[in-house]
Amino acid sequence: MPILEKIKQNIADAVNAALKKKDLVKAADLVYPPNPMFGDISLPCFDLVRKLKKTATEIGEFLVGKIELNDIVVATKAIGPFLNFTFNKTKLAQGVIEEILKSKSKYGVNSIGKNKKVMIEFSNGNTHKEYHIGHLRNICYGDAITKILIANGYKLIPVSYINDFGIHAAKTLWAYQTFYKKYNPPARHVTGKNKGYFLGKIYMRACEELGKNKEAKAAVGLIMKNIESRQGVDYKLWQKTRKWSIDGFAKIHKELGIKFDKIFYESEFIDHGMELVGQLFKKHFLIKSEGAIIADLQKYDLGVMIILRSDGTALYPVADLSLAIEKFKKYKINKSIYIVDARQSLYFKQLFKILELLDFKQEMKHLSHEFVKLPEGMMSSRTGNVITYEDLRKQVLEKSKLEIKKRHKNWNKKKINLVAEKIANGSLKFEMIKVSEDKVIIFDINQALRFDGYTAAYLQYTSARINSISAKAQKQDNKKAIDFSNLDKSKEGELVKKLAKYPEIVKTAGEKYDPSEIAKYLFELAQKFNDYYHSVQVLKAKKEIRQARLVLIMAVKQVLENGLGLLGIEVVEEM
RNA sequence: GCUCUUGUAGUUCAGUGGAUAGAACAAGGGACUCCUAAGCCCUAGACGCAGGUUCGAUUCCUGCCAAGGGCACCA
Repeated sequence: MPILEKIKQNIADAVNAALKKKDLVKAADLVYPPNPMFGDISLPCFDLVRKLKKTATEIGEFLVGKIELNDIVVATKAIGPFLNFTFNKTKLAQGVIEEILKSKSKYGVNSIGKNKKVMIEFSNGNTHKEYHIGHLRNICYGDAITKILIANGYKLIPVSYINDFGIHAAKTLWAYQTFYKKYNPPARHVTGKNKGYFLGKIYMRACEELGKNKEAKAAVGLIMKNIESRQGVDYKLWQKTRKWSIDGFAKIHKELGIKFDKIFYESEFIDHGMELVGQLFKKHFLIKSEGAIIADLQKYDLGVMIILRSDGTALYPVADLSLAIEKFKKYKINKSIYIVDARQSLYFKQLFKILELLDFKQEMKHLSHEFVKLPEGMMSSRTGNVITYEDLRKQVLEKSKLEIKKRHKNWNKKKINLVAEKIANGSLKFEMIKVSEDKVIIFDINQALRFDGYTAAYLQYTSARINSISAKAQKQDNKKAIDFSNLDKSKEGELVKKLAKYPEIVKTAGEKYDPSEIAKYLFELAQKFNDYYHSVQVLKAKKEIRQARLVLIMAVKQVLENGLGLLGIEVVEEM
């Protein structure tokens, strides 16, 4: 149990003992005062008013002398309706720092989700289409949730579900054949290094052209039929280009360092899905209405879900139902999470209701996030108002290299590239994660290209600074027999308290599925550290003090590294 | 029309049924012969509107206003 959790439990026990009640006050009732002047932790007495028939202020005053203290909780003080407790900072510092330096990368992890198997689906891209910054938000959120849930003890199976079989593929193939035929096989100077990216550009062209060319619609329909028949030249071309997109996704995943245990494709589930729909229709679970096959969910207030078009062709739920069932049957999961943007909230309510009616009792969760907008308005393939992942990454990487070159004239290319990659990745991910999921991101490219303020680079820089100190110190110090009473500055106490809170942040982030909790925490920690850094010296302090400060800042570095790790961001040694 | 989400400083965002509503950027000012200035310190600036519940509401409820999403053959 993390030290702060133990302290809270002790305080709750002591308060209950003083009141001669059992479990009246819980560890979770304790809060952190807004100002350290008040104390280190606090019990608001409002909730006790009814049970004790006294005012909150009276309760505080009544309790203040009656709490049994110990070596860490050394004083109590009633301020109005709050009962405040003060810690022995030396003991706390020792407890927290030793815990961090001993647990290392394990500091902050817990086992809440022990023996629970969770499948999480995200980065559901479309082949033959552009991968834009909306997808980037999805994949960063999904990856962070995966890592946060693992830190909370769950067994995670991250998967991606690629839609390779929709009308969008036919549109792209039509434009490819109509305008880019001569580039078959495509030359590198046309496609760039990434043919999937090239297809994305073609898709945008297709949308543009189809807007003004009515006859083309029929041609696209024909191509779609040919793909569905799974034979002929169109199908062959579909197979070939599908691979380009899939390779493109793999490249993106690799660049971002994001791994999936399994990638599903719509084309692999559609046939089984059609069989399933046939069976369900025979059982009258699905019905015919206005020519289409639907699930009538009106009595659950969920309207109707259209499963097959009037012409008998499949809509999205067909493959999705089939896949959902495979997830439960084959992978034996306890919980199925879908990370998909908020526009599909109703869709998932309907899908889950159908699965529930089919007797699947496992927990199903749609983690919705809002979309990404540009200052000029919604991103749209049709109008070409899109920032693709590839374009953004290129810009961020360039800017990152530029900043490095400004500061480190003597670095070689390899080193610059290595560090620039980490800074660029951090920047992309942090921008997507630092905003709560129910807020639309109005994506400002200039903000993404900044490396100061509330950014990943600030956190990486903080870590690099600590690294720089410790690298210089290593030779001179052994870390045995640290005297923690040398950490007597108030800024040190604040830093230690912040470090102690990290395990509960990991817990809350997991419970709330909220990586921005981690981002915010790390930023506050880094701010406290940087303030401290400017107020004292580490290396030039007297030996005993230097040793104590050194272990403190090493603990800060460890927590920064752990927390950034949960967001999929790497620290850099030097920048 | 029904329904979901959002409305906090010039901008982009945090936050809480209670102790002084926090940051970042932008603006203005400052420190540095000191471990990385991608840093630090200081100043100025905000809870859409109206009711209700409460000892207490920016937070909960209702209504209104504003922005955006979803609602039968898109994914």
